[in-house]
Order: sequence, then structure tokens, then C-alpha cells
Amino acid sequence: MSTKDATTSLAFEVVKTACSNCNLRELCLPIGLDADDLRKVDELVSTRRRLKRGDYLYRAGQGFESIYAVRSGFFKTDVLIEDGRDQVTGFQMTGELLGLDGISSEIHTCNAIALEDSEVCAIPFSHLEGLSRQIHTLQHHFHQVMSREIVRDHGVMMLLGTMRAEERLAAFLLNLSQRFKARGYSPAEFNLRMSRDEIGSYLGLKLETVSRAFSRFQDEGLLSVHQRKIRILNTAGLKKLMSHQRA
Amino acid sequence: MSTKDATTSLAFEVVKTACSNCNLRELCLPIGLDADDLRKVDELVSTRRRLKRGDYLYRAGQGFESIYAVRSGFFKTDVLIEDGRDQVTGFQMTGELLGLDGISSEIHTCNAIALEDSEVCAIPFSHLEGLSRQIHTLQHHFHQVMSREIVRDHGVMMLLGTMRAEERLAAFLLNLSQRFKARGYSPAEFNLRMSRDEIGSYLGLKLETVSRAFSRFQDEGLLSVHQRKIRILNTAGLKKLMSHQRA
DNA sequence: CCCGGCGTTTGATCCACGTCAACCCGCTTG
DNA sequence: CAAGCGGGTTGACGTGGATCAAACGCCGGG
Repeated sequence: MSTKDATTSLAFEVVKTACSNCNLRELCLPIGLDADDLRKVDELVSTRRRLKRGDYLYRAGQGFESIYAVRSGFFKTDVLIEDGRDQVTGFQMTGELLGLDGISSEIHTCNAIALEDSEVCAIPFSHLEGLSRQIHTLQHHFHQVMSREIVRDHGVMMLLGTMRAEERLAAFLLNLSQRFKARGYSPAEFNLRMSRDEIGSYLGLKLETVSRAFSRFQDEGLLSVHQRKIRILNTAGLKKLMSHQRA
Repeated sequence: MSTKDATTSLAFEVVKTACSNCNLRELCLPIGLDADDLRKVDELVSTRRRLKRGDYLYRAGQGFESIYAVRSGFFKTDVLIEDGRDQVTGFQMTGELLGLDGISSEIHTCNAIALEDSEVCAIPFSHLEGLSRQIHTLQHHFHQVMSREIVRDHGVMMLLGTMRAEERLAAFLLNLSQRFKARGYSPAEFNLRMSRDEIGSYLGLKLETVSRAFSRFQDEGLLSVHQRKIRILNTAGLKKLMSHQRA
């Protein structure tokens, strides 16, 4: 829990539930909405929900009716199959959307769990569909968001299908770094919100392998690692490693 | 090339480009459109494109303007990264959509390649957005299709992240089987349109591993395999194998 | 009918990662 | 302050699938 995070969530305490004065606007919404449209969007986002670390935002099997925008905090989504195996399918941070998987069958297909105290905006999906019939740019923006999710998943498939352990971890860290950067945080230094086990699950590796890869990165001077505190020392090195042909 | 396929594509030669009398309607379109809406949809699907085996429907990097519905034939999509590695991200058959990845950035992010002589309907995306602003059910149907793609990708991530070789192949075959069945073909006997190498790429395995798994399945009496002709002899056995706890 | 090529099969060996196990560290609790 | 505990690290060893290599079978062409 860095100081920065603390002040950020403190700031959120006082803002009202209104997209029009939300400082995540540029992440969530299409640019260039006029005042009238913005007012409509404000009405769309009806409720906010506050979750404590470990709380479920929704569970696989539950009925779907809203998607959620992360206002503050950090989430993971995971799916599990009958025989007990499970897999983390993604980590979501401020400004990212959760619940798109539920649209297809009106039932959530994964669990969404807060990895730290968090806050989300619930967006009733039928309202969103209604409003996006009125506002072209909102409609298009939403389609882009869904499409981006598909592209992201392809990236993960690529990672799982063709990369070796160290490449996967490098790709993961660079991705996180970039997302923190996009939110105004340091791209070089950040706290992991998830355990080694959760990283491993996401990357298709065992926690021991993740741990070893961290150690090796540190030995090679690419990273400094203290528990979940990461400092990237050599971004170029990580990138090179990530796209390195297997010998 | 089974007889069935030949007659099917022959039948397509004579139908006009009109969704209203397309026998894929129930796959592509929401049910319950009235005559007026159907006419509008007919106008939406402006052009058809015929491809020969090996032809690219689109390439990564090309500008995006349409999504495509497979009318007949069989496709694969693949992504490749700078260092030469690539991965098949999916196989698409009759009634399935291609190109959703291009919406996010207006640029295609993968290649789509015909694995046999095929035919597609091009659906200009801006037209689709326009029409789905008018027809609620079309809008919702489209959202469901995108969401289903996300769910499907999660399934593949699960497969790549947690399953071993034989489980992956079993899951793959059962999935194909079901999709053939849904299209009125035999779920037990079908021709693979893709090489062992392409299967391997999709499943995150080498072709030798795929081949060995096929052989083992045959030894165990689960399958009969002759080149690309597959006959499933024991569906239950495959299912059991697929969800088998690792020892 | 023979030839050449490509996709596939099969065998032998190797190695990256999984597994199992011990231990450590920082934190909480009595 | 000791005990307990969950998460993380590290080491020794096992193994599933990759790699390397050879041979096969189908198929089209001369």
C-alpha cells in the first residue's frame, strides 16, 4: 500500500457518482461528448459498490445484468472447471471494465475478486445498450472496448502457447508497467497486488517457477524485487528477453 | 473433401446474396426479425467474397472496415510476432464471424486464411453499427457474439494454461465435434481441414506431440484416424480424459 | 510406372518446468 | 516473546513434451 494509493482513494471519497466529473473519464468514455450526452451517461452509471480485499464482485454462475468499471483498486478474474483446476484470466485496474463475459449467456462465466479494497461503478447493461443506440460515439467506444478485450486475450494465448517462463514474466511485467504509466503512476516502480501463485496461474506456470524467474531477473540486474515491490531497472533488457528467439 | 461438402457448396452457387433466404440465418441473425428488419439486414450484407484454399481474407496490419460471416468453408486466424513465432488463435467454420479483432484499432491484428475453398459475406462495420442502433435485437445479438468470443478465448487460455497434451487434443476434438453437430453434420465423423502443425500451433504443442496423441487415442480405441479423417469411437472416454485430474 | 515432395508417424534423447520438500521471513495472535 | 502461519525462496529430482532424426505413405507429374 503505497502513499500514492492511499491519497488516491482518499480523493475518491469525496467525488460524487457522476461520470462528468470523474477523473477517469478519458479512460472510460469516448472523448468529445457534449454536455447533454454527458448528463445522460451520468444517469447510466447508477450505483457504486465498495469492496474489501478478497470480496467477490460477482461469481461464475450468477445472473448477469451489469458490467462494472473499476474506479479504484485492483481485481482478478478467474475461471474454474469441475475437476478443481482454475486459471486467472486477467487482472483489472482503475478504468478497466469487468463482466463482459456475462453478456453472451446472461450468466457470469468467471469470478471477479478484489485484490485490494476497491470501488466500482455498476453499469446496467440494458441501459448501456439503450444509450448506445442514441449516442454513436458511445456505441463505437463500447465496441472498441470489447474488441480490445479480444485482442488482449489473443496476446495471452500467444504468451501461453509460444513463450517460455522468463519471456512470459517479462511480458507480464512490461504490460503492468505500461498500464501503470498510462494512469500516471511510475512505470518503473510499483507494487504487485497479486501473489506469486496468482501470477503463475495467469501465466500458466507454477509459483516456484515464477519465483525463480524473479530471482534470475534480479541476479541479471533487470529488476529489484522486494516481496511485491518491483522496480524495473532495465526495460530494454526485459523487452529483448521477451522477444528472444528460443536458442 | 466429402460428398456432403461438395453438394453444399454447389447449393450456395445459386442462392442470392440475401440473409432473408440464407440457410445460415439462425446462426448469424437474431431470431424473430420481422420482414421489414430482414430487408434492412439484406442491404447490410453488401458483398460476398469467394476464396480459394490458401487465400488470405485479410492480413494483420490491413485497415479494418468489415467483419465477415463464413458462408461456407473453413478458416484459421493467426497472429505473429516480430521474432517469427506465430500462433493460430482460432478456426472458423460456417456461420461464424471473422474480424472482430479489428474493431478496436481499425486495423486487423491477425491474418485470416481459408483452409479450403470458401465463401464469406462482408458486413461493413459502420453499417452494422448504424443498423444495430435501429434494431435492438440485432444490437443485442451482436454484443452476445462478441461476448461469446471472449468466453471462448478464456476457454482456450484455460486449455493452454492448465491442460496437458492429451487433454488439449481431446478438448479440441470434442469442440469440433459439437460444432459440426450444430451444423447438421455428423459429430462422430469428420474431416480435419487443418494440418497437425496448425492444430499444434492452436493447442500450444508441436506437431509431433499432436501426432503422438492421435496415435495413443487410436491405440486406446477412442478414435479412428486416417490422415485427416477422424471418427470418434468413444465420446465419453474423451470427455473423461479431458477433465481428468493430473495424477 | 517410377520419382520427388510434403505431411505425418515414430523413435531416441534432451531439457525446461513441475513436483516435492526444506527453510526463511514478516506478521499476527495469545 | 513464543508460536503459528501464509507467502516466498531455494534446492534436488522427475517427467512431459520439445528436439533431432529417420522413415513412411499418399499423391501428382513426367
